[in-house]
Amino acid sequence: MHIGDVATKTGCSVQTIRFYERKGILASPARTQSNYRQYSADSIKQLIFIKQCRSLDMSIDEIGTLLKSKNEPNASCNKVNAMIQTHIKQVSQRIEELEELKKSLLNMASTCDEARQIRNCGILESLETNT
Amino acid sequence: MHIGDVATKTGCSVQTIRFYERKGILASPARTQSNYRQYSADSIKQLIFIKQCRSLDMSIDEIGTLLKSKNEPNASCNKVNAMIQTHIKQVSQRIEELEELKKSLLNMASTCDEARQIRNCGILESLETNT
DNA sequence: GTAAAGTCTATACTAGGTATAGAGTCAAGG
DNA sequence: CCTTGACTCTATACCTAGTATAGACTTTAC
Repeated sequence: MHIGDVATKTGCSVQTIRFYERKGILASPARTQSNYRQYSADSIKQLIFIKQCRSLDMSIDEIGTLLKSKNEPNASCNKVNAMIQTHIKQVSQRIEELEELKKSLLNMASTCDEARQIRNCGILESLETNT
Repeated sequence: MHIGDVATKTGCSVQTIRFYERKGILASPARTQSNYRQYSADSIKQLIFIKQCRSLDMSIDEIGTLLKSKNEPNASCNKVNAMIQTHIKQVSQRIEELEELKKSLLNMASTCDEARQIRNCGILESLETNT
């Protein structure tokens, strides 16, 4: 299977696949005589794993850590669980930050209606002042 | 006032101040004979404006647009208002995305308790499968 | 046989900074 | 007078997670 087929099957772009390989989270596949990458069905599985992780907003490094864990099947999986818990906390915190941000933005938006001139714009005025 | 004083007063780092100047959103200050940047009180105001905007997650480009608007005090401020509205929508959307993400993460976390081995880890299992 | 499509590597770019290296400047103390 | 330390200057590299080229090579289809 060539890289283009893998791209089609996984929904990753060709460049992204090469990028993951360079980053060390996708195993380097065999090469044909003409130096084309030749992928197996297992490569597809690996990429889907990576895609799943990325869709959960894990970093490349975190994915690398997960993959290392997978190579120690007898070890406890509490590091994996801890990573996910940390992740959940980070996401929750980011949500809270954005809620605060949204409040500030709404508050600021309410200081101005569309009929004013720049010189009297409530939004620009509130941006002048320090918190 | 030298750049270090401005950094202290505004809470921006020295590099960040130079960065904003290079990006064109902070006016280039006068220079001393020895080529040191010499800032006025107005520079502080400008930086506070930028900081406020950044804390509201506006991009450098958006800040540049705002600053251009400020130079046309007689124009209508509806572009400014529209920008803020767009921004609010983007933030709201991002919050929703993160809520979804959090749901997925919690769901996945629930598939595994801390006592398992990697080979039986519910989290790793769910990461193997395509959505 | 040739043209189009695919692949290869290497490099540059994105945003918003951060972190150096190497050189020059300034004020204080001995 | 001179040195030391703190500050500043420019230029460049680095960060994340990709994306987008350029230029060369290979494969496939007609």
